Amino acid sequence: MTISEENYIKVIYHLSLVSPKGVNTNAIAGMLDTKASSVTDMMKKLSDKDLVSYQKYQGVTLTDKGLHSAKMIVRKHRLWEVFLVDKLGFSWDEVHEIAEELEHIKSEQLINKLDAFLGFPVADPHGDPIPDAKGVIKKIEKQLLSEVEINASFHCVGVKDSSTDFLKYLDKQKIALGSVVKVIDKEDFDDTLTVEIDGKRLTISNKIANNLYVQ
Amino acid sequence: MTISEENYIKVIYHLSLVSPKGVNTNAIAGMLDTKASSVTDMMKKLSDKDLVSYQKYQGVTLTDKGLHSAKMIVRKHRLWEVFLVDKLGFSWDEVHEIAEELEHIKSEQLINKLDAFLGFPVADPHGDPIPDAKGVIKKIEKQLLSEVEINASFHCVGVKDSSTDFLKYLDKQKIALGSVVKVIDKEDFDDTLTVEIDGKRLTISNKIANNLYVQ
DNA sequence: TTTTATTTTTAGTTTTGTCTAAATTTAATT
DNA sequence: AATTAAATTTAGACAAAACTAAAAATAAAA
Repeated sequence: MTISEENYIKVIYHLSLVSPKGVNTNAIAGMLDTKASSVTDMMKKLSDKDLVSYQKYQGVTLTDKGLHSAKMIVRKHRLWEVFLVDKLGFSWDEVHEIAEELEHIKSEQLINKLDAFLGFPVADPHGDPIPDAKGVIKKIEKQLLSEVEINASFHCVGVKDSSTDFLKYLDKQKIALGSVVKVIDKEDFDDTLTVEIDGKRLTISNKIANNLYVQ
Repeated sequence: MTISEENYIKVIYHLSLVSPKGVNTNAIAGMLDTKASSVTDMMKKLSDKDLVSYQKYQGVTLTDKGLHSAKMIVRKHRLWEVFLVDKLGFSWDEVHEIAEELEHIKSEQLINKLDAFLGFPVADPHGDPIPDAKGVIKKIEKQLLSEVEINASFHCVGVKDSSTDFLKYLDKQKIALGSVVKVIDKEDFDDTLTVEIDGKRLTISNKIANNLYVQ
């Protein structure tokens, strides 16, 4: 598989999680910052390689083979992110771009040794689950902070939006994975939350609460 | 720089160490397993980018800019090799191929953090020197085992040939970097050596001795 | 149910890096 | 010095992955 093919497979995988019935050409083009016509060309190629099942105008889904490939790419991406944060001291908003390159390094032995070196982590620095060597993904139980009951305590376990802006906001507020969050109050008008994070009181917009996973 | 351009620059760098007056088109083609005509095409491109100075039929040399790029690629390659051996437990004959891919990962911050994580090593697992962040290469004093005087003791500090076959031979004989070698005797007829390595007596052909660096 | 709008595909180009085959230049030999 | 051999370059072509513009299919609206 070329790097380009791998990127397509990965994007189809992520879009499939939202629209499992079939992924649109335009959606893929949008994610890869390319044109719909280029996507069509690539779908033919991936279809020939039995990585996707594709029928003209009907959208595309991953075959078993394609799904497995996608999981292996995601596995690599997330393991490298753990490496970058845990071992090299990068912050969680800096690692995505570098992992986008590292995820295309071929050796399976490398990734399994890396996995062991990192202590077989189950989640990346953003709380997203890491597929194991067979592609099995351990589901992480989680709720959005915007949806939990008042007066209960939780742990931060992940982010939905992992954009730099959002991650930097969390850093500024000293919110990290593992932080203890207690919801004190919820404003009826705009769903603004008053929370206590690691003992510190804070006001949080609904948009924030809607992008933070807790358990 | 594309991966292909980087590979050309790297090869020209290595060949320059042997023929500093100018590197031949065919030599480059041989190293990259490509055709002379492809090399010519690429030389034009690299020349346009001021990475090599190239005159038709006259061979090619790296410019200052090209030399610096080459050293940064070599730096990355060798640092990743150290990582693979020291941290992930690969053996020294397994790492070259993987490092060939890793050397093309772009981030400068990544490589400098990796350097620090590894403790700023000065040599890779084969004893080859690692350029620092500025491109400075600390010269490692070394002699070929085939050229040292009899009855003196040395440490293994590197290999000249780093082919899998040779490295596996060394593994089998329990010769590693750091091993203490004492030359007991040299056969006049074919320069076969009798040596003591870490206390164990061993007979070594001239071809072996000619590919092992000691200090 | 037509008509209009949107999405998707086809057809034809472009760029990068490669190739083959032919032409040219340099080096080696007689 | 002339000829042969080797190395190098040019010319033209190809595959991968992208693009633009036009055509076709599907979905939405009147």
